[in-house]
Amino acid sequence: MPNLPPIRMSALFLRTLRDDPADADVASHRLLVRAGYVRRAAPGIFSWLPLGWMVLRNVEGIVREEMNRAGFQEVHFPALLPREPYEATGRWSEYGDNLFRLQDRRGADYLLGPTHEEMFTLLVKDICTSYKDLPLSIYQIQTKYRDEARPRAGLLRGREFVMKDSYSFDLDREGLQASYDAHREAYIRTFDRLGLPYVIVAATSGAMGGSASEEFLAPLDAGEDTFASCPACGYAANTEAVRTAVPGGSASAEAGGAPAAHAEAGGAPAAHAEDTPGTPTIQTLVDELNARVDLQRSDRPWAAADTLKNVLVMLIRPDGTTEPLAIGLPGDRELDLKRLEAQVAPARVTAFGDADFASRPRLVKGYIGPGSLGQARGMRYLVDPRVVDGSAWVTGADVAGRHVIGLVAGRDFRADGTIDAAEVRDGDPCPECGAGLVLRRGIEIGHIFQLGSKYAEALGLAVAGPGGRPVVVTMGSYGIGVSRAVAAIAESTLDDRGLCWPREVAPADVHLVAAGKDRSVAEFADRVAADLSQEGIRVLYDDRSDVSAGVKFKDAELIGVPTVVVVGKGLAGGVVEVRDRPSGATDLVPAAEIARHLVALCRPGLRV
RNA sequence: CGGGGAGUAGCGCAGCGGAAGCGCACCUGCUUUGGGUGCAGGAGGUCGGGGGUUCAAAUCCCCCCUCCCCGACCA
Repeated sequence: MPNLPPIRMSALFLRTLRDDPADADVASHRLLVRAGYVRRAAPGIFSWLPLGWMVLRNVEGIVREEMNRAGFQEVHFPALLPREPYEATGRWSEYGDNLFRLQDRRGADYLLGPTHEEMFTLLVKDICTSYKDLPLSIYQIQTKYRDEARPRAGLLRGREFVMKDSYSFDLDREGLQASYDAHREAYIRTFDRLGLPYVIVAATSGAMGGSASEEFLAPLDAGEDTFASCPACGYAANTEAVRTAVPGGSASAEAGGAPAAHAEAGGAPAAHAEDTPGTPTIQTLVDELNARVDLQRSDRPWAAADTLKNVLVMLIRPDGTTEPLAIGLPGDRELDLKRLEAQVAPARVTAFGDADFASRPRLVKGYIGPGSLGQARGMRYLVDPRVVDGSAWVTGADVAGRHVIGLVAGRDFRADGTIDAAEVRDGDPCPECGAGLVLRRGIEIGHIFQLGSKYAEALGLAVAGPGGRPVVVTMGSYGIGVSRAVAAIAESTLDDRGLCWPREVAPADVHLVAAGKDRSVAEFADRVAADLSQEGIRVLYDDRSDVSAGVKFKDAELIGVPTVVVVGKGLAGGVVEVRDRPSGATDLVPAAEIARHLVALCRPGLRV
């Protein structure tokens, strides 16, 4: 049995804080600093103290074990990388300001790796020449660098962070699917072991490129992602990837929101333009419609959802060129910029500026209608999927102070296509089953991508196929935010007294407190510490002689080791207290049996 | 990128033209010893950085950096 020396708090490089740090808003950040796990070194960059480093290494260890178990092989790349491979795939420019760039003494460009698709692809190209070398999955656990616009929430979004990234290499789509599934399984095992709650949601691939992708989100309010899930059928997707339920034959499919009463094309009256002075916004338009006796609907008042709002944006492609884009959506919906960016990636989106309007006099701000939009008029026009053929709308007449009423999609105008970029709202219909979606926040702890051949093609990765002819390799990439997982675990387990680690990731199995000045207490606690060490139990031993029992109890709760053992006033009666940190429940255990008792309690979490 | 708030001892904060302070933490001594003991003494500061105004700047002005919150399109 390995002998793990106890960590003696009298000598531990640690200082706990009584007050919350003022700059920490998120609970996990607050407590990780207060309990002496991490300290901020620079914006979004953290130093790890002994306790924090132990937790990080434990999480790493679990991730590594599960990757190895799945048959993936560990490698290690530099963080400091040359420019060329990233130039070849276009990401030197695509990554924009998020890339940390630097130069060597000769002026050659380097970068600090934000992720390593290029390097892995090139290494495999170097080593693998035949289809017999595939399939292959390799991974690393490594420090990544991204110059985030706004680092926040401590470890949750840093500029330097630890990530496990894997890459799979296969001959064909079926192979990729198998590798993808293997990673999915390995991730499920990993997050189960880490004690993290998670939801697997459909995701967009963003700047990474590729097709299918899913995210593992820990459903916690501190997260930055919003996802929708369906309580009826289990559909779950990041809001960026939620498919809009298309209004179909049944009116009930629209239960979630928009009025279903759009006219059917057949009997709809002809569209007519009306003067609607002073109605540049949806609200003023709806008010005007309802105020006008001659325009009133027979069935119900006009609603924002009856109007078609046309929003203009400017796309900026990675090469710097721009393209104006018009998006038509129901007036009660806002355009979700994140969803839009996910749809148009790798292009970025900026607002349509005054100069852009000035150069297109045909566009009347506040009264833009389909009549001035569309590919034929020099501006691509995409509409929300709710704008189905046959639906009638009130929309701009391209003249100041005028709107068209009863404009029917498919009959009176035609868009260049549809786009899923409107905001998703709680209660919107599920695209699979129509039930109301539930929106929640989540922390992205893992992300798996089917990349396809994007990187292999850009970097020339092909192997000889069974017939001798070269076959371009198809790839997947898979990430786990290791340092982020530390924060997510903290976030999901903490309580009002402090941190509360699951045993496998905790810095110790047992937090042993010697409470009281009596020499017998210290002697007995020393022996318990030694006995447990002998058994391979990890012990954090509060042997401080100059600290009161109350301080030790508070520190133990703050630090969050799962089992707290108190050797103190009970010792005279032959008992020691064993407290469960999460529940606070206390057992009195005969002193003579304490070591055996604790070994039995901790064995499941025992690790070399 | 925009708006708001903030940056003073390790942490939390006060001071806002005229000697840099308080609480916690730290050091010394005593006290206390099961829920952040009490008393006394002590150490610790380029007042975020730079520039300016002034006899005098933590304090007023300008620029920059950093942190927190909200926002980012709303036609």
